[in-house]
Amino acid sequence: MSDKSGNAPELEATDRAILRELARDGRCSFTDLAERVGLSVSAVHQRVRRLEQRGALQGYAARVDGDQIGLPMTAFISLTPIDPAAPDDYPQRLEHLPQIESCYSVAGDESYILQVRVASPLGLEELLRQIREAAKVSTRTTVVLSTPFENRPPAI
Amino acid sequence: MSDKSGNAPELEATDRAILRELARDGRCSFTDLAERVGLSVSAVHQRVRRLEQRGALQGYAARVDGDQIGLPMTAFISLTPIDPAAPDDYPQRLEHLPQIESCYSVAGDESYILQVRVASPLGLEELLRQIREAAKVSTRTTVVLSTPFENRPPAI
DNA sequence: AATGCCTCCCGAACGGCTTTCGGATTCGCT
DNA sequence: AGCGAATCCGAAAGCCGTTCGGGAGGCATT
Repeated sequence: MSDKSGNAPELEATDRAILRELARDGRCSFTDLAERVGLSVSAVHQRVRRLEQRGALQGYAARVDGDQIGLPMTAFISLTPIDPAAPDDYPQRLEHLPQIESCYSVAGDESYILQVRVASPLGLEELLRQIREAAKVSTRTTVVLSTPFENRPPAI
Repeated sequence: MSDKSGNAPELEATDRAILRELARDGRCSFTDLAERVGLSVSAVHQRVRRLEQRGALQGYAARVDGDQIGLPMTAFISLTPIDPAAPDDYPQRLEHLPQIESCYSVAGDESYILQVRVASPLGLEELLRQIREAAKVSTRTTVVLSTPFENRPPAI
């Protein structure tokens, strides 16, 4: 155990370098990866496997252009429970809606913020109806006009 | 040209299947991919290359656990320009800050919404200072308490 | 109807890559 | 000193990525 804090599972420099590279290029080959972090291929392979089963590497995804798959519209939807005494199971009530990409529980006036992706204003209207019905919440929607940049790799 | 609308570049069913699989598993091998979409390896390879240079496939990224890389805190920051007459170059003024993962231009009271990732409340405070200084904006911050789900693959 | 062009598909082949294994090294602990 | 755990490396086997040539189908022109 090299963890000083005893709470947050810290990571070593080499592991961080691996995560940095894979966050930038998720399809990077093990051979390239090994070269970039200065290790043998088999050592890198072993570390990646460990990072995966440790949960530090949660998966790999292609970034696809929303416009080209017919989902050009993005919005943020803030949720406020109608019945403050209702049990807080909103994520479970909403996860079946595939238009909802992300769900965050937040501090502030509202309880949750959803990030959604739809085909059109009509699609957004229909989604709002489904959200209100499924979760018994009132909603406040902020429509995204453009996305200067998105999902940049974190500075590891 | 199979595009009926003449504006939005629509995609074919096979290409959509490829994008769906790669959005779910960005490191999927071409062999597996070919099997899943019912094509030969070389045909899939050709289509993926075309999707990449067409911009439908914008890249590949590993999803990493923010907690384990020392960035356990997420927040949304809404921006309002201080000088309404100032030129709108906020994204360029902010892109050098690596803590900012995403930047959205939005409709509504505020002009932009940023999604950021920091190590601690002190890190957030310092980032807010940098944002206000770099972009001459006032900020409103919503701290994320937990993330029930995030960045789910879209329903293609 | 035939020709040529374009697009898309496939199979083969080569080189590179992934994955696993055994063994060497280091480090910490008894 | 001796032992165990962790980590590294190199080698080997098989699988995979990448490219190439060629064939099938659609479409327009002749």
